[in-house]
Amino acid sequence: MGLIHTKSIAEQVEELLRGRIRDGTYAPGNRIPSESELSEEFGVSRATVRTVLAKLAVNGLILRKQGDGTYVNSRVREINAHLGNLWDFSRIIETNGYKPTIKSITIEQKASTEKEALALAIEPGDKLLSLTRLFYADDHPVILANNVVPASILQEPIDQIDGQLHIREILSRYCHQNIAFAITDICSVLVDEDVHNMLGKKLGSTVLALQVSFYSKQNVPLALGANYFDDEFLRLSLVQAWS
Amino acid sequence: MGLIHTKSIAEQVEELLRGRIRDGTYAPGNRIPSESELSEEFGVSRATVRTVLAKLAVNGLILRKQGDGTYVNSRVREINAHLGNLWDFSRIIETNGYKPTIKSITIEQKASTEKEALALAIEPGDKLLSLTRLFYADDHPVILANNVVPASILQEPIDQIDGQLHIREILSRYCHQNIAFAITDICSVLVDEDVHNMLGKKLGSTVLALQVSFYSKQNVPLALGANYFDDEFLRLSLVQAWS
DNA sequence: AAGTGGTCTAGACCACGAC
DNA sequence: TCGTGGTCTAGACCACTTA
Repeated sequence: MGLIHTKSIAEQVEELLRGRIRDGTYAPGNRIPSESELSEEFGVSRATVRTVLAKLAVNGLILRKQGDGTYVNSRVREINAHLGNLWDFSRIIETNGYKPTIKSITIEQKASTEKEALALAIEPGDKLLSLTRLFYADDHPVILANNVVPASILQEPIDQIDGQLHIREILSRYCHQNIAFAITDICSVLVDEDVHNMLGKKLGSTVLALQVSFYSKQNVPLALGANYFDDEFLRLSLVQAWS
Repeated sequence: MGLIHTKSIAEQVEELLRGRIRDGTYAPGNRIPSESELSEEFGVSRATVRTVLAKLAVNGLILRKQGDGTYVNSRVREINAHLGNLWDFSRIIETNGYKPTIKSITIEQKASTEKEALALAIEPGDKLLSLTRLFYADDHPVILANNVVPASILQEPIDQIDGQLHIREILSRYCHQNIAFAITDICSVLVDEDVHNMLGKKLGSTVLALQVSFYSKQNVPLALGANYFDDEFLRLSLVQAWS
């Protein structure tokens, strides 16, 4: 069943380079070997090296200077979320300097509200799988996360579900669906009763709400996320970089 | 002085394709011509077409399906911010369905605070150029934006500055500097006196604060932004797409 | 002048989906 | 089986920075 997916050459090169940046072989602010040197070292074409470097540049890890060379961004360590990692809360907690843990609060079936039905293109009242989880940063609750998935696409019994998994994994393992893209709405909201109870934030203070819709390649809505983020405790930062 | 920068073939192809998506020649949900057809039509190599399509895919405009074809994302119209694009408030207002206008409030010199000095790697008290602007959506004030730039990099007299320009343009025209990357912190904040006065939001309600640092390729901090965003009126939505 | 990244080409082969 | 996108190569030439 599980496909053996041999990693592409480009993916392997990317992992090598990311590793060298992470462990300081290529230190912040320093210049890394030229494209030709890298392509020779790895025994791949320069074009392949370039596709990898282009990706790292968009992620803000490296800065490329024509006629000069490629440098490791000296602010790598401050960078915690490129847009692509915006939904990986464990990583965000980690790069803020804490140890992330996930506590599964509820895994249950419920009927969809009108709003949810509209967003998921189903009928109001249709069954949903609802997952509620709490992310901790070193024993301090920081993110309250709820995800809902139409029960109709669920291929496994509900008690089989592992509450520690990323929604991407849940869709892939239990629904045989892959996320092609996601749209996130970012809002600021006042702390309500639920958030007060779970995150321990005072009523009247604020949190960030990240409302996410996940879609398949066929443009079918697969899942929704409603995430409340304690932005006093954790920094949510995005990097935007060019060429 | 202004360099004549002939656009690269890839950039021209990208503009053509973006145009066709925008004007509906390639309609949402429809399939677009294959890579070979496009490369033949434009008289460029397939590799060039592919670099452009890869960029559009990362931005969520198109969805690629191996063995099938490339489709326009049927939700293109909901998308207002992509990977690798700086916040463009006018565009966000536009895609929310309003006509954007910018009102320049103040353009002045001021002394830097300690916080600003730290972020800009200058001395506290050093002179800054400070721009405060208000973005309207159809005559409704929605974003209060402040930008500061060290006066030391300013190459033109302050009264020459066009208060309608994007910070990117201001840095490029008046400071001969280009932004290589930006780091944005996103927080939710309670409405204070200033925001209350400018955006007309009730005290005790919330707004989004987008705090941006802009850097050059040399990792030099070029400017700071502090933006207060009325997220009850405008939707801030981000797209992320995978391969 | 030498070396770097930036652009582009022409062509090969593979993996996958639809027919 | 055929056409699509996915991967990769080898090589050419350009634009730019640095010395």
